[in-house]
Amino acid sequence: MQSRPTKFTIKMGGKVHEITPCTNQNRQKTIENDQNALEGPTIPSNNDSKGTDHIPNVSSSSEYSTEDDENAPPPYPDSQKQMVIYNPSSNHSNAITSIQNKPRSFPKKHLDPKRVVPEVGAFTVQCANCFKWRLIPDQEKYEVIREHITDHPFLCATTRQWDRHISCDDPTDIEQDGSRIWAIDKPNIAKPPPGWKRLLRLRSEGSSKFADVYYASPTGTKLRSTPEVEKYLASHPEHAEGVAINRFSFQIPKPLRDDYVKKRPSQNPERVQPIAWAGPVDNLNLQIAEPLAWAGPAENRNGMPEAKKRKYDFDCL
DNA sequence: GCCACCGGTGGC
DNA sequence: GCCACCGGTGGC
Repeated sequence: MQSRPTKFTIKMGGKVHEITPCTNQNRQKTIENDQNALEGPTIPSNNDSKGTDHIPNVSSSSEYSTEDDENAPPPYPDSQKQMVIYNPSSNHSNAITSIQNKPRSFPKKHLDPKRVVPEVGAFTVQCANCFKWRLIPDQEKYEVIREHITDHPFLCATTRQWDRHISCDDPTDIEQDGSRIWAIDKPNIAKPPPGWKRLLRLRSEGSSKFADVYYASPTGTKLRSTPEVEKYLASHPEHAEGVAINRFSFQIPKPLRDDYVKKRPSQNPERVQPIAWAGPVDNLNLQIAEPLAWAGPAENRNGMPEAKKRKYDFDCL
């Protein structure tokens, strides 16, 4: 039986709130301006029910028609498209995050100009009553909704909290067309403690992971795991008071397209190619193309050169 | 040297 | 297969 669709819609507005495009310098600037970014775009009132007209940076590209061809090529790589994260959770409460795939300079170490790092463009949650997607004006509101999504399902009427008078009779704010990339967010993630900020960094298509989560501490330190947070709190007791470790979650959204993330190559022992010879020394002449190396414990190397880590300068397919 | 981004892997 | 965690590395 198919799970019931999500009921919340949140939009992260025209400003990129947490992921800054292009350069590290810009990234830093964005972090500094996070608070301003959180103000988000102006959400249309009910006298203009076509909310999507007000979605900043939403691509109008119709290059891939979901109506005509469900097997159409995926909506990326296309630097003009957007990414949307949504959260159809199994417990009938689904938060959505919309992410735009805005043009952005690719990391130079990946010499592939087609490689684009997407950015969060909007948060969206589905109404529990009408199932329409509603854009949420800023990340903070989204985080509040997400935290309590199970106990307090989102309704169109919830938008009145931010003076957006909309009802289930109004058209959906955003469609799941081919112009965006959608990903499932995790429900009930606690809102970051005061002074902390939860950062979601999306990776480019074909990476081994979809995204990374960081927590920016009150002092600006970025922490990327629970042990790092614990260590920080231990060394900064002035910022640890009342901060429970269970309020930190490093769960990342899951892309709706399961081929966005590179699959881990299956291990087939029959096709493994030796890169080092670890046999008896008297068989050294069996080595042909690769320099001999010992991959075992150093104390057993018997004078053989130590195996070096292989360096890849190409993308694995 | 710092940091953003990425890959890899052990544990489940 | 997923996830938490962390090491590597190239650009700045």
